[in-house]
Amino acid sequence: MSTAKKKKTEQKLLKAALSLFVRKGYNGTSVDEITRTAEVTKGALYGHFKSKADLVLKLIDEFKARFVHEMIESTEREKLNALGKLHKILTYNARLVLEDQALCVLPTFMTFELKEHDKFEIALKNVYQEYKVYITKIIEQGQKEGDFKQDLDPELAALVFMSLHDGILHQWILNQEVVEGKEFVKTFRKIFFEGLQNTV
Amino acid sequence: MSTAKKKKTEQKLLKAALSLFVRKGYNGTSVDEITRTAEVTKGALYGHFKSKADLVLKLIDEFKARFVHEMIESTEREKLNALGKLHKILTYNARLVLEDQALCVLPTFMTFELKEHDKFEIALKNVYQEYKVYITKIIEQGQKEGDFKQDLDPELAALVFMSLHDGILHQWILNQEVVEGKEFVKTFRKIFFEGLQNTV
DNA sequence: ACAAAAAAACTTACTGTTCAGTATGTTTTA
DNA sequence: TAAAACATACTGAACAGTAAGTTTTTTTGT
Repeated sequence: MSTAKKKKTEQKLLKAALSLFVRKGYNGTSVDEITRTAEVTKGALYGHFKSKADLVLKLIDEFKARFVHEMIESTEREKLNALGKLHKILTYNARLVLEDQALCVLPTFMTFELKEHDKFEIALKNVYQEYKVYITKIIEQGQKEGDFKQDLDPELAALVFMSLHDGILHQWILNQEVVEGKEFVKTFRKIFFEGLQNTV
Repeated sequence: MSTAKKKKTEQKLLKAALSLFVRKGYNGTSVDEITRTAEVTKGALYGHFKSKADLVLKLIDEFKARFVHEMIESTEREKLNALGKLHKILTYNARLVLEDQALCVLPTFMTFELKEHDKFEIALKNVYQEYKVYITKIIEQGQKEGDFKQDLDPELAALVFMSLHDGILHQWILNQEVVEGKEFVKTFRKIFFEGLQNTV
């Protein structure tokens, strides 16, 4: 039986790895650095994880659990119309960004640095796929209910939604010191739902 | 005096470096790999560039010239209203993505892998800043002309525009094989300018 | 209840490899 | 024929992973 201490060591290692990966990249982070940050030694790391790459896969699992499964569950708990659901998702995500920024950034940085590693790519596409299917269903619902424009392909609209999401995170990382997060998100919502153009 | 051959070697090295950087990341790419791809030797590389990092800085210069300066110049050549300008920019960018996808992706991948390297970060922020100032002016113009919603902060709206842009690129990289680019961009435009919601 | 034995968690010290960069020599161009 | 462009062969440092030994925790026999 695993003790609480074991779990704690694992968590320390994952936390250290995540923080370093998103700051310095996967290849820019050494295993020694991870163990130093987590305040354990190399042997301990290789007792818990079978390789450096394994750390990333475990982190993706964590992302999936918190950012996809929990999000869907939380959104489906209440009976909302499609518009309400999308708003709920945006609020949920905004909270997670504040709570655990590093984890939020993980898939994006992985897309760019690790897209040639098959194992990572498969795990990552899997996560995005699940997310996309869910958003697509919501957009279809919104079209059926007459709230959303009918002449949009739901799947492509879902991709645009996700694009916005990724892009916002990206720009927010670059402009964190300068831009007020709340106002930024408000602007984003207005444009996404109502458009930039006047409707006179 | 530099010969045509020298320029050619430089271009071969930059092209090889770019292609490898965006596929395998900066730290995931070795100098030997770059020279092998460019079909020159190490001595040649270090004759043209003072370090591996120098390659990245030169690539950012190239990005800036083609993606910011040329884009602005091309957009300003015709007298367009704000809406026309934004459409022009999107068309211009779409073309560049097809022409030189690797270069388009460069700033995004840099944001995530190299954000702790001061030199890179400064060069990168500089590029985004110039882009942002330009888009902000267009949005202000659009508001003055009455085409765009008045209650949006022009700078934040510009950031949303750029976010969309980055996000679209990100999602397109992930879904290239599956998604039809033209339709994706069309959907994006419709949502960005007119919104997802019906205006009944 | 409590030691002795077994197992799990961890540390230390090391290995072979790969890396960015360089020093020196050779070829090509002007 | 001089100087610019390039090639070769090397260096010391950093790297992921491991083998062997030590400490801590859990299980077991009485």
